[in-house]
Amino acid sequence: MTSSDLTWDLFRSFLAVLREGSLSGAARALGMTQPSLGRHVRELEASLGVPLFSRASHGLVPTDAALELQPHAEAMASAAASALRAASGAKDELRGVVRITASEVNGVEVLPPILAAMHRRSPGIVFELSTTNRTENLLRRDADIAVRSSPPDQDALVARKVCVIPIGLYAHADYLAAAGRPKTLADLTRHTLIGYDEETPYIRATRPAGMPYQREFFSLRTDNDLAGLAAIRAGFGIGACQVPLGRRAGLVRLLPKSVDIALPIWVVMHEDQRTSLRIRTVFDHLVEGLAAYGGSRTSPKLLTSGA
Amino acid sequence: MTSSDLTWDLFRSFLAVLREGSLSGAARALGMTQPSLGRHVRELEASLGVPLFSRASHGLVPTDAALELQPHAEAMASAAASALRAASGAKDELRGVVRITASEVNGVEVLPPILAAMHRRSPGIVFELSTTNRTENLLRRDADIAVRSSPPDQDALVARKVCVIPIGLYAHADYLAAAGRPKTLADLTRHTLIGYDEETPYIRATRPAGMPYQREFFSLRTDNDLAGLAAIRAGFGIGACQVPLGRRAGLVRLLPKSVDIALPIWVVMHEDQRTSLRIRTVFDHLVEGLAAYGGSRTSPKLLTSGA
DNA sequence: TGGAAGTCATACAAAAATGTATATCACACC
DNA sequence: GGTGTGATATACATTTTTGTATGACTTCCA
Repeated sequence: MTSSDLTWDLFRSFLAVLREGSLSGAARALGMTQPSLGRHVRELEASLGVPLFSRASHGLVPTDAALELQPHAEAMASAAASALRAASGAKDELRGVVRITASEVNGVEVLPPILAAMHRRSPGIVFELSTTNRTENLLRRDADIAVRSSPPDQDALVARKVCVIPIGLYAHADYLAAAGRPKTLADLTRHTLIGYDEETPYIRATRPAGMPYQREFFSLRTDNDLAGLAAIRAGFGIGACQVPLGRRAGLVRLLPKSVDIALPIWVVMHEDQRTSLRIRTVFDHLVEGLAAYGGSRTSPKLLTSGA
Repeated sequence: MTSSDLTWDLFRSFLAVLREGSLSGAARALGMTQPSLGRHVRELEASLGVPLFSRASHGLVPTDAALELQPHAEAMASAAASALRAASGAKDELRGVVRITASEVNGVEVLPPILAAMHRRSPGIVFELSTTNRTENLLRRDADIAVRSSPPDQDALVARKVCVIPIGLYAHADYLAAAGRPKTLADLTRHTLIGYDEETPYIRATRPAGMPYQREFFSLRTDNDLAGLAAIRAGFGIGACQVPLGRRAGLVRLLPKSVDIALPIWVVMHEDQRTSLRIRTVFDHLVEGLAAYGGSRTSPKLLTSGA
């Protein structure tokens, strides 16, 4: 029933060696010594009957078998980290670590005030904020809660669509004073545009009718939304950003009737975490805070009311 | 970056104690001794700062904190088991363990001949077949490949809809000789019916128009499809089963034009496993075998052709 | 009520894992 | 071309972990 008599620590050492590329590096990362790591790797290889690394003088080069093993070891590591977070808070207390993942814009521009308010109310909660634009794997427990713009499509996840953030075209008043103000979508061709670098399916799906602009039209192409926003603020040209952000930054909205994109916001958590008071609380705070930010009129569905 | 200096084995011991309910039992399961397990638990409690069990003379009773920790430890265990399977086959060889999960009917009636053919072709592959009607968690790597009747809804999974198995009403010839043969759906009210016990969303969705029969009409109610099939074979009455199975069992199909339900079959695997030759091979064999079983006319999409 | 069988906890010896020190080798750089 | 840096592998002492043996306790059942 239980897995073989393999020690789980062998996988831990294996993963460290794989990540660091050398026994010495792994030893440093784990606070152990190089001979121990060497023995662990050898023992794992003997147990599995598969060579995992080819020894080189400048480090250990993983074999194909090692690379095949890697995702499983990573899954173990994520679960272990998740367990530590789970244990960081006593069951009935509002304290402990909660790891949140969100896109860069949301992590930098939207979440901080919400987290600040939450922390004032519950100072025992420690936040880990991982900002990345690729969808992080709640599957593997790399985070406790995710703020996403796509529905999760997962049986084992609890998700709430909290709001739909409108996206609008914005520019700085200085830019408009110098370059004039576009009256129609067609006018945009005569303007300096800020846009994406690589076209994603989402962009393809939400490009508004009558706005065929591809990346060739952009004078500044970036997939870093923060850089794009900063460029708008700096008066570089015209670009798209979340309406609340544009408003907050004192930017001028352009063609509000022609450009009407919406970015749904989902808050997602693992079903397992439902029983954790602190994670449920953060989940609910996020739902409320984001709903308020997005200007939702309907009262958000919370976990606490649902259960 | 790395998780704290916690030994992963502590979680392994913790999980064993949780599953077995006592230090002694966990020691037996892990091939270790009771004092060692006791020390591990104490060490984990000290490291986490949370009591995990209340000691009783008849065993250890988990605290709420322990129950909250459990799913994460289970995730670690599944990942470890999955790693072992991954390592059981050399990368470029057709050998090693593949764990398949399927529903009971499919696991008992449909898969065995397919697996047998596969094993004749690739005798190095060892199969683990887990039959359960609840959806097993590929998320947590409880299995390598799943045969399901619902689309997976998972970003991290690779899925193929291989066929749509028709479901029909069947009865044994002996039963029909004694009770007569229904000519219309309405006739069914005068017959002995075999049906489900609990109504699932799938049943609600696929109930054919003009067939309002609820469980009250059934003389034998079971959610065990195998038992239902056996009852039909035994001449108990009229029930639904997969058309290929009914045909293979020599049963008589009833009202084929009025009853036209279809059960889609999906084969699903983890994206990570894509690089594993043996899993990809089993995946493709399953796709082919099930497509042939379901009588699909279009050639199935295989991984090997796709990649 | 008494005994059998199960549990956890503790003391001590044995085994196993770890760390220290050192030798050897490859690579980059002056 | 020599030298410094950083890598792995090995020998040996030390520390840590594990196992054994035993005691105290509870539960169950005759």
